[in-house]
Amino acid sequence: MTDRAEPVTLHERIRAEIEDRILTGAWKPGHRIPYEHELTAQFGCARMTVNKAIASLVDAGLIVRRRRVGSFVAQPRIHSAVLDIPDIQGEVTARGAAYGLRLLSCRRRKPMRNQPEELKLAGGGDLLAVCCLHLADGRPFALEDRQISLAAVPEAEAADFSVTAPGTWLLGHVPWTEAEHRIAAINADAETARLLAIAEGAACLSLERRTWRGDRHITHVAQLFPGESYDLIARFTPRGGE
Amino acid sequence: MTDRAEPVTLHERIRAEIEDRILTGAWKPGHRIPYEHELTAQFGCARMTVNKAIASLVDAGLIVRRRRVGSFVAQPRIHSAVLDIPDIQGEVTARGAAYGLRLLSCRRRKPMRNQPEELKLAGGGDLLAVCCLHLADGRPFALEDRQISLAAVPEAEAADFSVTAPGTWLLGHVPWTEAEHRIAAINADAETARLLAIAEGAACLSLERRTWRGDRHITHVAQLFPGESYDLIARFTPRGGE
DNA sequence: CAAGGTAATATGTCTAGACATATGAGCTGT
DNA sequence: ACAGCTCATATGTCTAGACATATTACCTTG
Repeated sequence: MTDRAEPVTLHERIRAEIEDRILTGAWKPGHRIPYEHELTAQFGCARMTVNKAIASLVDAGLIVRRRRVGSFVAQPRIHSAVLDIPDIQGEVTARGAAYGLRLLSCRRRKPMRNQPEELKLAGGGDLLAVCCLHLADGRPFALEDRQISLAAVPEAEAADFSVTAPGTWLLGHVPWTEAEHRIAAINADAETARLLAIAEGAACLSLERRTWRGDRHITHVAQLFPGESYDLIARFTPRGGE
Repeated sequence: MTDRAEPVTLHERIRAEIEDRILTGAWKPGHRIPYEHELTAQFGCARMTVNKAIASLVDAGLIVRRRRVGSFVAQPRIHSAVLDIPDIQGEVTARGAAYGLRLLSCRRRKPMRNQPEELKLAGGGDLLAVCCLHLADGRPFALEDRQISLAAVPEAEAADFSVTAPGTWLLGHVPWTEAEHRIAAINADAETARLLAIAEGAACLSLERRTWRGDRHITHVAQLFPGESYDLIARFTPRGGE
C-alpha cells in the first residue's frame, strides 16, 4: 500500500531505519530509542542530521522527546487529530452514556479464495472474524463486523473481545500508519433493524475502515450506526499531496 | 478557531510571518517569496534557520520550491490528501458522468441574530446564501445549501454561481487551512426527495462542512447525497495530536 | 537561427561546533 | 525523612560555513 519514497538522503535513511523498527514492533511504544549522540556515532554524521530525522518522526507522531531523558516510541494515539473517530467505547463514554458490548460471534477462518480483498488482508495467514454490537446505556449504538489479519496481529487470537471491543483493543496494541474510510448512507434491512432496534428502512450511517501498518494490512471493519443517533466529525487541515 | 502556538523560536517566527502573508492573501498563489539569502538578511540569521521555516511550510503544502528558481506560494489543492472530497464537479466528472449545475437561489442577507454560529461566520459582514443542485448526467446528484462570509471573501459576490459551483469557485480562489465535517445519515423528507428525485424516506448522506482560513471562518455548507449513489472516501495517516 | 556547451544561482544536504533549557540524580543540611 | 540545592545530561535552537545538484540564462559555434 504505502509505497514510501526510497530514502536517498542520509536523514531519510536514518528516519526510515528508526521508523522501520517501530512499525515492525521491534521497538514497542514506550521504548527509548538511542540518544542522538549514539546515532551520530552509529551513522557517522553530525547531530543536526540525526536531529532532522527524529524531528520528522516527532512530526509524524511516532516519537515523543523529553529533554534530559531521551526519545521514546509514542503510544498509539487513541484519536487521530485528523479524523476524530475514536474507538466507539470512547465515543459512547464521551457522550456520558454507559458503554456496553455484546459479542455476537468470533471465529478464526480462512480468507475466501474468491475475495481478493480478503486474501490481501489475510496476507497468507488466517483471519479473525468478529461480530459485535456496541451499546450505549443499554441501547444498540453500532453494529460492527470486523476481520483482523492474524498474520499481522497474531496476539489478537488471545484477546477477549467480549470484554474489550476489538477496535479498542487494536488501538491500544497496534500502531497504524494509514487508514481508509468509506462512508455511505443506507436504509436498514430487516436483520439490521432488529439488531439495532430501529425501524426497518431507517437511515443508517455505514462506515467501512481499512487500516494498515506500513504496507501491512491490519484490519477491515464495517460499522453501522443508526442515522439519527450518530454524527461523524472529521476535522483536519490540508496536507501536502502524495 | 485555530489558535496556533505563539511562535517563540526564530524559525517559528519566520514561518509565522510568511504563513501570515499567504493566508491573508497578500502573497497569492504563484507568488515568489523572497530568496533564502534575502530572508537571512532580513531576519539577520543563518540560512539553516530560514530553511527550517520554509521546509515546514513546504511540509504543510503552502509553499513549493524549485531549485535555481525560487520558492512559490502553492496553488490551493483541489483535493486534500487527507480527505478525498474534491469539489462535487470533480467528483462527478471523475466518475465519467457529465456535470450539471442548477442554481436554485443566491442572495445576500444578514446573519440571523439568534444564530451565534451564523454571526460568527459572518464576522460582522453579510452572508451570501446559495442553494444549488448538482447533476450527474442530468440526474440529481447532490443538494447544496451554502453560506459564504462576505467579510472573508468579498469577491464571492461578483461570482456567477450558475456557471461555477460555489464550492469549486471557492477552492480555486481561497486557500483554506482548516475544515470540519459533520457526517450523518438521514431519511429524505418530501421536499428533499422531490429535488433529488428519490423516494421519500430513502437514506441520504448528509455532509456539513465548515471551513476556515487561519482563524477566519470562510464558509459553511450542507450537502445531501442520495445514499445509494455516493460514498465518501477518506484516506489518511495519523498526525501529531493538538 | 538552431544546437550545444558553459557559467550563474537558488535550493538541498550536511558539518562541527556553540549556547540555552529542562529535568532527573544525587548531595546536603536541617 | 524531606526540602532545597547543585550538577550532569539530552534535547532545542542556532551559526557560518561547505559541497552537491538542478535549472535557467547566456554565449558560442555550425
